[in-house]
Amino acid sequence: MTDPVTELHECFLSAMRAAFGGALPEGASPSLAASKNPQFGDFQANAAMGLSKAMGKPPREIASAIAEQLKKDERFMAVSESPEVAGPGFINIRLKSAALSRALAALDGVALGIDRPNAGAVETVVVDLCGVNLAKQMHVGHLRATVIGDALARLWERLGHKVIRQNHFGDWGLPIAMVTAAVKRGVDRGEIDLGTLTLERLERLYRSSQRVCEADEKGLAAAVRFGLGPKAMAELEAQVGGAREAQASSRAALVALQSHDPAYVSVWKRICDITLASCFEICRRLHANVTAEATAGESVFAHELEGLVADLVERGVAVESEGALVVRLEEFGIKEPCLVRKTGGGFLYATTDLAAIRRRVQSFGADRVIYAVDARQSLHFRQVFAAARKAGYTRRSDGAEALLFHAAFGTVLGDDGTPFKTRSGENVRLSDLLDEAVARAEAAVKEKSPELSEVERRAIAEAVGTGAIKYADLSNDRVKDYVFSFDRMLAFEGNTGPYLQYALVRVRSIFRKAKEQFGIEESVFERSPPAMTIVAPEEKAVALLLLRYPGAVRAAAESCEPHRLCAYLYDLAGAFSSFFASCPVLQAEDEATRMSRLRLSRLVGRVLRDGLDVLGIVPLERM
RNA sequence: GUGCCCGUAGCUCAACUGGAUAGAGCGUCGGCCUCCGAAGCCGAAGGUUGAAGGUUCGACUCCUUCCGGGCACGCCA
Repeated sequence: MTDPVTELHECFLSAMRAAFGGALPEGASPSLAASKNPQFGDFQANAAMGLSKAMGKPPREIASAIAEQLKKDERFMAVSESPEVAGPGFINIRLKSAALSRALAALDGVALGIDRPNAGAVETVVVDLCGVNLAKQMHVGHLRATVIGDALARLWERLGHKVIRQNHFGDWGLPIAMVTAAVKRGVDRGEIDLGTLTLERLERLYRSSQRVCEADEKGLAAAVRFGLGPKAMAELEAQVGGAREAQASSRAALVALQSHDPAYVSVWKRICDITLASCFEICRRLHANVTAEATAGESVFAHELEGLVADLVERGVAVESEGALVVRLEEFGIKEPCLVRKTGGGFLYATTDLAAIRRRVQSFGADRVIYAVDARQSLHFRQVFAAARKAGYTRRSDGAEALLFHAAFGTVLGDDGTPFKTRSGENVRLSDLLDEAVARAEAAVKEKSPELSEVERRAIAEAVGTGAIKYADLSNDRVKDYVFSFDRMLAFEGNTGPYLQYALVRVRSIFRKAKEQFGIEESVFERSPPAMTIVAPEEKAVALLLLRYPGAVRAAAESCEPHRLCAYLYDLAGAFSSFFASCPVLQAEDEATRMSRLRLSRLVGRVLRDGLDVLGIVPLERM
């Protein structure tokens, strides 16, 4: 027996068939769930209430009939105590102690109960994450796209699927040409050395070049209208003139880039390298697996856009509207059409996204494409997904439709409930955020564990600080906004990263002591694992939670909601803490109990470690 | 104006996708270290789940209408 729920599920199905035969509605399920309250047993089946109407019988009668069949089933009675019907028609199940031990032992393998899918069931999952922009530092806005995206990628990898991460790098378009032109001017004048150019300086250049280009044409129009004096007019005209000049130079730079002018391309490439080096460094610190191989800039698709739009026009998918080309989406219930080409002939964000979908589905063979992107882009993705479907770009070579999913996330807010910014209203740089969390973590580690060496303290502080930020982000419901607070995430109390890391540290500490005091090597638990006998209620709570691990990982992956795994791990850590407080392990009354509890603790430690790893949080031995 | 998302304890968040008595943390009050890491554990107080209807044996969850808040709405990305 690997999983008691699977076993119970099968028993219930045959009991239901035996009880009602053909009268059983198609697709009737036992709907088994873990019981919330120990008084209702370990598991409960809620099928009877649902079947009541379809079968025209009172739910308790149905439940009793199923229960009677179960009692006759030897296989069922081998794992469970006698089923009880309660309330409106719940069937409560209490596992036999031996069955619980067997189930735990089965979980205690390398896979921790998460078996790899059959060869045919392995999916290719593309995860769009991170999404940095050229010449810009990573800021809080990128935090969630990176942390959530990476966690989703890890979740699907953990289930044994093939995951392809795609960092959709904003490296193309007029604003990019703008900064490239500005940098090139600087280089030509000998004011900028590409070898020593920093991302900070690039960011300043980006902003100033943008400001110049944006000088207000509307202001000039207003000045004309309100008849401002000639001096004001002259000033405005000079500004606007400068803007026009800068815009013209940007457009020229874009044309140069598009036609692979080496003078521009080399500058642009250098800007890309500087931006990405910083991005990868921060992702490394965040333990987010984002690398050069996983990065596909918008420039990758630039040369495909013309052909793509031509394809859409040729097949009548895109039509002309007010001079632009659009894909109409009324049949998908979307009023706003998706623009794929501007009046002037330029392409848009949506055009690039369509090209990316086509590549991900038709070249990479994606079964599923997951976008970890801000919720504010919901409409955009609804449009693009619908347009891609209409165009047939979501159809794989084997004819199956790929699943496109926008894993939308809410905004990070400050204490005042408005988007998290610095006091001066700037975006908070991710590196500053991490530094602050790590510094606070280091102070705490120094206070709580002064005996640790500085090197070790540093490493722990890094893991705790970044873990706290990541966990705070992952543990909230993805689509909701959340309030960012160093104090809360690093208070090390409640549902936080450090609390989970600490629970694991306590497990590990037991094993250090077990070796010192009893000479117990951990390899014993692999070679000749002792029996796990579940007696105390705290042991049972831990045991039942352990069995739910594979389901928790699966639920988190399928719903693309990492917070479900967080909640599970928090429950497990809490149950372990209660167990730890009331059930002596090393000082247990007898040898068998000691070994049983050691193995149970070890299993908790393995699940915590695995779970933290799936979330991209560093597990620790000490802290 | 239209559409999408969100309203749960004083605060920050959950509630296994429709199940039994809505749970945690902070804060408040009270216990627990001669005993495996007290960054912990045990307990108390705190709720008309924004409001009103509806569907259901059963609703925080689904439907309708309001009320509050956020966001987005063809030539930016």
